[in-house]
Amino acid sequence: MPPTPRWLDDDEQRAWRALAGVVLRLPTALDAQLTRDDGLTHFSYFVLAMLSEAPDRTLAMSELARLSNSSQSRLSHAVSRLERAGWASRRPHPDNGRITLATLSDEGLAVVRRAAPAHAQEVIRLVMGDLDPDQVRVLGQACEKVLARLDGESGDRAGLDLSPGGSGTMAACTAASATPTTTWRSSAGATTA
Amino acid sequence: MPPTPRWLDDDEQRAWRALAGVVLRLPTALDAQLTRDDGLTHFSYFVLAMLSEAPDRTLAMSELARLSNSSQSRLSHAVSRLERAGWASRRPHPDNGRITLATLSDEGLAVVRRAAPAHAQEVIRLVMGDLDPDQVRVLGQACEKVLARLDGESGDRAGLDLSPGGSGTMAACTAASATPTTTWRSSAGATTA
DNA sequence: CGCTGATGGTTGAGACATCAAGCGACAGGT
DNA sequence: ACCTGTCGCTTGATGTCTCAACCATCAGCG
Repeated sequence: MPPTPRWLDDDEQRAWRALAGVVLRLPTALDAQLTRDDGLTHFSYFVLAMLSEAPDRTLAMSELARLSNSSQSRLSHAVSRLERAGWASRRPHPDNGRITLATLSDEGLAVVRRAAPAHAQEVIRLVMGDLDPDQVRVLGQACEKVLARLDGESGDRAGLDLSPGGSGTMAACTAASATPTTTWRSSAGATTA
Repeated sequence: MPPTPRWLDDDEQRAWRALAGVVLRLPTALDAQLTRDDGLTHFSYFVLAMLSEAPDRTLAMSELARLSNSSQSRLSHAVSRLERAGWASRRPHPDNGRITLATLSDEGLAVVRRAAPAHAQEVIRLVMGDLDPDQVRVLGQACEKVLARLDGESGDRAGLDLSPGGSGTMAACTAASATPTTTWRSSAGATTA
């Protein structure tokens, strides 16, 4: 398997060691604040946020899986839980029987809106807080490159194209509203307007 | 809770979106290769690697938890599995009854040595592959800053001081051997020399 | 039509992580 | 000596993720 069995150089060592630590510990830290304050997982928050941004607060399951960096299986289980909580619902697509549409309920929207500010604060506090602007930009670029590699893996999940344009806002975030639900500021649903 | 309820700016949005994706998807990708080729989790690999570097291939459980970015509970379960597999063993510290020492067995050492090269290749392929040296360095620095913040969280686990010195090798990696087990190149145990 | 294969989605079993509770060992004070 | 608190560690219950199997739907084709 190893085509060129080389090892990591010193800088790569340090970077990998640190990144591995972040990957291992950041999810727990994020979950902690969200579960404590709002009874949400970081992942479930992400799912709700994606739905809240979608037109009619509705997305096909496969599209939602792509957006939330999840396998279809994981998403299916998660949405089952959201349904049980009354925060989302599922129904078959009217024109295509094998597609399932997931919709965020009013209660779900309320939950994600309520959770959003504290979560954003937590991201700033834990991640962005100490970074200067250059580091933020490079961190983003580096992670995008890693994601591109991960997309090549295929597997259960499909790829999410990040920031096709250049600098500014991203695809799913266009309308402007007073109550963002994604941490990176955006808007909620179209039905309310 | 939100002291200054600000949101993320555009660069922070992009960076966070990408980092969240990495944090969500990289563990699965790493586990995939390791389980397929060697029947290991990324986490269990990490634990074995830490033990393989320690003097006498032995560490106190709490120290091992620190090094492997884990809670004590998670580690305890994991080491139970390692014990069942015959890759590690536990015994009380002779001088201090509440400390448990974990030791890597010869079989465990063999396993981690066998797994190391392919895992390192995978890290290069998925993470470091597309990054230029500057990006690698900044990525490392940024992640170290995040880890510093996460250390402040206390919780179940304690902090791991990263690279106290300046550039080169890190604390736990001193001796030089032909078969590194950590991805970032290092050595294995002291008993063999 | 009726195959065949691919696609979107769900399900159940097993593995793993988390959380809270518990236990023995130590340390400090009285 | 005892009582109390803390530390290091383990345990069991509960929840979530993964993996493989499965089902239904659709598209292409003879």
